[in-house]
Amino acid sequence: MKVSREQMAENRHRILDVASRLFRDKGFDAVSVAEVMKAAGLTHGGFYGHFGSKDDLVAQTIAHVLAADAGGGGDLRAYLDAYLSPTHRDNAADGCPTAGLAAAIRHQSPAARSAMTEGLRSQIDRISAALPEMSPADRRRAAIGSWVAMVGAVILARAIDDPTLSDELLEHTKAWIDAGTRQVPAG
Amino acid sequence: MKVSREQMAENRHRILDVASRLFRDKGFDAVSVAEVMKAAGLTHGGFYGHFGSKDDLVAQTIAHVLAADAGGGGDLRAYLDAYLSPTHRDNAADGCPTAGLAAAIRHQSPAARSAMTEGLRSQIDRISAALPEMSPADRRRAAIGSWVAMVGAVILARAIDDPTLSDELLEHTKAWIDAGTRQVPAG
DNA sequence: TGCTAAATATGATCGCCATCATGTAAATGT
DNA sequence: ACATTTACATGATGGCGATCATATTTAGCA
Repeated sequence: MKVSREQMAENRHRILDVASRLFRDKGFDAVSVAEVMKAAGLTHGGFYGHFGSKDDLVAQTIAHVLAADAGGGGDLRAYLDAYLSPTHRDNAADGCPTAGLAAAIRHQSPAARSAMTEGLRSQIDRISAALPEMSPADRRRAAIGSWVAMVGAVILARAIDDPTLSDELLEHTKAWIDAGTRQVPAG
Repeated sequence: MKVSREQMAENRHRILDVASRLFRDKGFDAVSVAEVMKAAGLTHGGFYGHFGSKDDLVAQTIAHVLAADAGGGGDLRAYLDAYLSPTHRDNAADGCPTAGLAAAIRHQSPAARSAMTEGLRSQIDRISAALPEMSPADRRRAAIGSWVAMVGAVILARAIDDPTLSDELLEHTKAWIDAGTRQVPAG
């Protein structure tokens, strides 16, 4: 049954939304096209009306979710607290797409890598803009250093089975970034 | 054909070695049991004489490679240089297993997670021991902050398609860690 | 020097999944 | 209203991969 143009756009949007959650939760490979469609309230048949392939879905999902996710823009301290929290660690499905998907993008299509590249670029800019007063060079260094540490901490905190060590990873990374972004030690 | 006890041990070791390279290079899901066996110079049939399942292989591979990989023990500055280098970024197959596999371990068996936990614990200890003079608390914070930043930087540097930005990630992360491990700013 | 057990090889099996083929009904334009 | 297009459903198909079954050869032991 054909649906309205508007309905179709909604469907497409919903597919991307549920795909982004499923991918973050279980990884690209562990999620089937049929599973995505079902989660979107459709059947697998209509999939290729929306996307050319699963690779295409992956690439478009990255672009979709990175465009939506605009964290770090406002209060950096609050962002840090939320990002390096057990709650974020334990809820990958609706957590940061970079922490959830970045490592897997190495094995995805060029389009997916390209989408991630743009997402990373703007994220660094956002963090940079939220940083306290310092020279542009120091600002960029601090933005990159903070961001890679945040992403690395959440990835590692999710990879291990010891809650104490995992919590410690988050806490100490936060303290480390706090110290590093307060002022930059004279080289 | 049966082989000697010694030959079998060698085979097993070789399977773990090639598996660790293949997994780091292509990811757990993209490598088949048959591919691992073939790379080890065997056929797929003998696999279940060595391992109970592919999950078991994954878990034992993690333990194997993390036990072998003892980086960061000596000169921290040299380790940083090598770790945050384009060469390391571009050679995941024989690069750091944590950077290559940590994110995927979230979706693996409890045994795999456990192996990664032990590997991380000892890596933090090694880095901590290699750090310059500071209080134990500062030392641990710096070790964790540095390590999560190193891992995060390599993961992100590998995820994007812009060589300039990728290089910048590595360089700035190195500078950031250098600054942060020189001395700790008074909170 | 045989016997037996074990390590691999070869050859199924079985299920899952991406993708394709075809049907159906409703939206859209005239 | 009607014709036509099209979004989605249902139902293949084909391949790949984990795992199992069986054969074969030889190490290890009596």
